[in-house]
Amino acid sequence: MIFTTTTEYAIRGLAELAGRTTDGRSMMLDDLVAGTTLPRDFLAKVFQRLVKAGLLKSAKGRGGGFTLARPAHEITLKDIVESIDGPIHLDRCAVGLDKCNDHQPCPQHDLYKPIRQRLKDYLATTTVADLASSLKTKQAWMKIVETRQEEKDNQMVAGRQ
Amino acid sequence: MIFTTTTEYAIRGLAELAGRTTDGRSMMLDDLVAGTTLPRDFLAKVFQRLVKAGLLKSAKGRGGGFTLARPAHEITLKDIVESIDGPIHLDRCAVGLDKCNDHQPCPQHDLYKPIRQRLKDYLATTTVADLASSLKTKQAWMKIVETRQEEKDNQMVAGRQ
DNA sequence: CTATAAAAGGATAACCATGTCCTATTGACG
DNA sequence: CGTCAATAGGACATGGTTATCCTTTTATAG
Repeated sequence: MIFTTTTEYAIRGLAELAGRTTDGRSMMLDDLVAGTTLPRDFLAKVFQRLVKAGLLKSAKGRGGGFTLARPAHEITLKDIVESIDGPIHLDRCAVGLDKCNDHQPCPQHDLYKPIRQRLKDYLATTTVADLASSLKTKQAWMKIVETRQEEKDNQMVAGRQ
Repeated sequence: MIFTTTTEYAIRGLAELAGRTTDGRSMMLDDLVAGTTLPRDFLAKVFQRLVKAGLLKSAKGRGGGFTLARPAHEITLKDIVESIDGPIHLDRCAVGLDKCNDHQPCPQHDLYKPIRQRLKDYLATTTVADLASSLKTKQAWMKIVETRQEEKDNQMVAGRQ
């Protein structure tokens, strides 16, 4: 995996938030994690960080919750990763050779460069809106698979009788 | 960075070993780390793992040391990474959506696929022989830089007199 | 004003990666 | 056979990540 567990929670949490709310409506943590495998208390800490980083807004008290601080299509994976892990350090030599960078490259460094560039592009262009959309597609897909499985199960039972 | 510190040490250690020995000669740890920033004791543990994984052979006692278990061009980055971290789990959804793989993809999964494929190719095709070669190129390059810097320094001193 | 409901934040525990040191084992050499 | 020199392996320290729980703060509703 390319993300830490914490970053992954941040990504999934934001994707859920974007996918389940419309036009800047807020959502409580308890509702957000319902039906997911996201750990409520830990995600609370992660969301605190995202609030401080300016990706989320929060409201305390009755009727409170979290809202995206910007439109979903204006929050990139890069924004999320950097909010959690700090500046992305993909520029180091892939192989860990000392003092390798674009000014003092080694052959491995240059070989890895196109991969690194692609990854950077992916992080910079993929937004929370994309993730929410992917999440919905995925959920629809899973539903179809489940239904098919149930049909199969029913046939099995019917066949036995 | 895409590798853990431990994996990076493994990679650098093997690259040093390959670069400093010829035709299957063995080398002691103390010699291998001399002139590098590799941590001797920790690398010893890492090499133990590489021995068990079958990438290295070791010999105890007087005249002992480590040898590559196979020719350097037959040990890939993938071999090293998997020896340390276990099977590579690049196949998971980049964004951590549950149950995502090639059979149950989500849009993000497919978007990430070409990047993942490139990375896999890089890991599978880059060998310890390549790394050793890169290391030598890099060292030669550093030497030139140092020499130029010394020349500059000398001129500075001369200019002041 | 009070009760309630939400996030914020502090304390702490468990775990893993990293790092260090000491002893055990093994093999070569005299 | 005994000594020495190398890796193997055990024990332990440290620090960061992940996780959980409890208290505090803040806002709303009645």
